Amino acid sequence: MASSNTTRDRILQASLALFNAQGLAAVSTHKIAAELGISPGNLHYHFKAKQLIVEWLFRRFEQRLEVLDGSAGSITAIDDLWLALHLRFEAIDQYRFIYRDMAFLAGEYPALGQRAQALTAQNLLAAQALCEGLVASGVIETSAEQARILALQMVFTTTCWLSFERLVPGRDALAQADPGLAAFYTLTLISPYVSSESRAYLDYLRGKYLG
Amino acid sequence: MASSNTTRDRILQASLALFNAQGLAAVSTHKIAAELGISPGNLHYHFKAKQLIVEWLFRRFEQRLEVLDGSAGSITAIDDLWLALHLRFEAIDQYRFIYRDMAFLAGEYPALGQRAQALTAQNLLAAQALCEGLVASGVIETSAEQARILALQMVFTTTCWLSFERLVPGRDALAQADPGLAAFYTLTLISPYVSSESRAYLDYLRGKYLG
DNA sequence: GTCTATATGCGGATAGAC
DNA sequence: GTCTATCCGCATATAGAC
Repeated sequence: MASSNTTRDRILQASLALFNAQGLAAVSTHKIAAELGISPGNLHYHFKAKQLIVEWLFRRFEQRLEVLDGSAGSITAIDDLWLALHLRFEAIDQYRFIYRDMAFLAGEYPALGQRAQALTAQNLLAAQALCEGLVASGVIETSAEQARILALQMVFTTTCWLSFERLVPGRDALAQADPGLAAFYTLTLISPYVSSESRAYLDYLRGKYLG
Repeated sequence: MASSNTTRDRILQASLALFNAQGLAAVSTHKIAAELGISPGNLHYHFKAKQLIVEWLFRRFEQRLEVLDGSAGSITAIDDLWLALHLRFEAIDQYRFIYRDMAFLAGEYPALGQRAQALTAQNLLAAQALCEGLVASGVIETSAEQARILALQMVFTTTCWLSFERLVPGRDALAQADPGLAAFYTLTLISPYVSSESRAYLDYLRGKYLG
């Protein structure tokens, strides 16, 4: 599976945890090595540069999202959508340093900035297909133009919500995110357009997360 | 006025421009001094630490937003709202490094991270008052609960939109943002709830920004 | 594969002359 | 107020022994 217990893979795991906890900029290669109890020289044997560690983690993140984008076409009901959003927020949360530290990341590693743009483009296409599917299956009722705007808003929300949450007082910045709550907030975007037959599940969620 | 031509103020102006263009992390005090054609020692005479520069810029940003929050109560029509959003996006764009590099900023200067949370709390209160006012003046029709969610979505959008825009391919990352477009996207949040009397202005904007 | 030791450079910050 | 010169610490990256 993904996590063999090689030193190389332990480095990736520890780096991800530290990047998420302390920020990409604040975590040096020394810190990663110290966290694992290995020497900086040993770490350098496995990854010649910090950039390579970030690139591997970024690649894994891309693959996670690409899989989720691929299944966007098969969503034809609100509960399917809620589950899909939930899974997406979980993935983004596991690699939360990527979007949270995006400005720093793109500045330090321009190639990754480019790939982040490409990934967003792909997310947008998947979201548009998703919204068109929701219209086609009668879950929501909107114009084609409005559906495109909805897709953009959904990508915006999934991309930035977890970073914004840290700015809202009352949520501890260090506490882990609640993907369910995030998914609910994303669903409120389509709420005004949901057809009467599909409204029951939305009301159920509203009771769960606003109660 | 705000910008006397003292060296101290020129440092603040150049720092803001460089932070916006290259990112808070990538701009050293040496770079700022070089940009101005002064020595690092001279810069240190005016600001004993980089943190102090950032704090001054942050304070100016706070004041800009606080003024805008203060006038939120007097908004009772869609075109007022559009103007207010426009002004807010302009302010955020002028200090765009703050939200864009927020994760880095909060990590390096925890005190500013706290103040950013407090600022967000204030923005939320203002947005809630705004939405309540829109309901009271008949511009939108929603439940009180829905109005609170709308306020949260509006603060989320104004805070994060300009950072997200850089991820959307087709917009050059270096090109300056379009506050009008951003304001229009924010208005689409309340679009489903706008009463029939107030819809004309929304349709006008839709033609302008989607055409 | 893993270690110790080190080279190199940069950024923040300071001291003291002018 | 402004400069030159410098110290200190950290981070990346490397060299070479085990």
